[in-house]
Amino acid sequence: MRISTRGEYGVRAMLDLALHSSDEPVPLSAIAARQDISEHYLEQLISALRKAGLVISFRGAQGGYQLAKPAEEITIGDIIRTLEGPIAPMKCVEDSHAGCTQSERCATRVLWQKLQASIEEVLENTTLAWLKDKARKIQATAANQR
Amino acid sequence: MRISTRGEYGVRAMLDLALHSSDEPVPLSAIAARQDISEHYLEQLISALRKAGLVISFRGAQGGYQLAKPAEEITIGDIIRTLEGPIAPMKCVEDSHAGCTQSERCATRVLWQKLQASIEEVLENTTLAWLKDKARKIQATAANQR
DNA sequence: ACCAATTCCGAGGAACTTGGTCGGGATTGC
DNA sequence: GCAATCCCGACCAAGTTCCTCGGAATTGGT
Repeated sequence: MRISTRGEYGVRAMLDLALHSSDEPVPLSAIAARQDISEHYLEQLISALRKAGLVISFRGAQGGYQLAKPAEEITIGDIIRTLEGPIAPMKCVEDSHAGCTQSERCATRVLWQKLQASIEEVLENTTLAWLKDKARKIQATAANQR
Repeated sequence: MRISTRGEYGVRAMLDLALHSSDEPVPLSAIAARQDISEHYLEQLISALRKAGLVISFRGAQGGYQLAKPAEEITIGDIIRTLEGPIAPMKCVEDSHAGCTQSERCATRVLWQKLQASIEEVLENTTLAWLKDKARKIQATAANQR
């Protein structure tokens, strides 16, 4: 019942992009250094995010990455689904896999569907903008305490 | 983001016990056959459930297993936690692991905590009795359609 | 007293997943 | 032309999952 580092690093990288965005693209090396993630590994992840249309890339010198859409329009669910596959706690609820033969199994399927709905509700309704705002606020209170 | 077969089989086995209980204990072989689960594998799982106080066992001939408590008092969360470990989508929210150094990471931590709360809400508020009832109802409607 | 049914226990192992590394090619600003 | 940077595919070590196997201990029925 864990989200792997793919999802974790992916969310961190996207938040990093949201926080450090300007007109100039952010090179992978900068994200990797700030987030303390292996550059080569992060490359694989961000490549998937690019193919999913969540970030855009600029090649060559002074190149890098930017969010493909405003942070308000990117949900955590988008990121997790891209990097971890379908959000489903069990194979049998992955898509509209119908048809249980046993009534007992159908009953447990209803349970897993409830669980899936609850997970999706959080992940689809939390945007990168919310996370960015949260990070800013935490940073502000930490600064006040100093 | 998947529940492994340990959790899946565990819930199925507990539901099986809830449905086929009487004064006589149910032998492992019967559960394994009905649920189509490897007997040796299921043995490991039910052993953990016993140690967690969710089932009781009777050794020797005519032995077997029974629920240790009424189905109303056993939650799916109890079963999953026993077989899969703490319900936490991320290490950093496993218990009261405090202290993020980076404000950005703290922000993602809040996210994972929201997710964890949502998952727990479902698993802790769903009892084996609910599942049993669901299975009975599904069975009834299936019988009507015949 | 014995036997069959059954739980209990620990070791082992194949297949898959995770979390990377490595090397090199393609593109582009300066 | 050169340095920075993205792009791509192959590879690999360690861990996890999902079991299997063999045997010891317990107990009801005969």
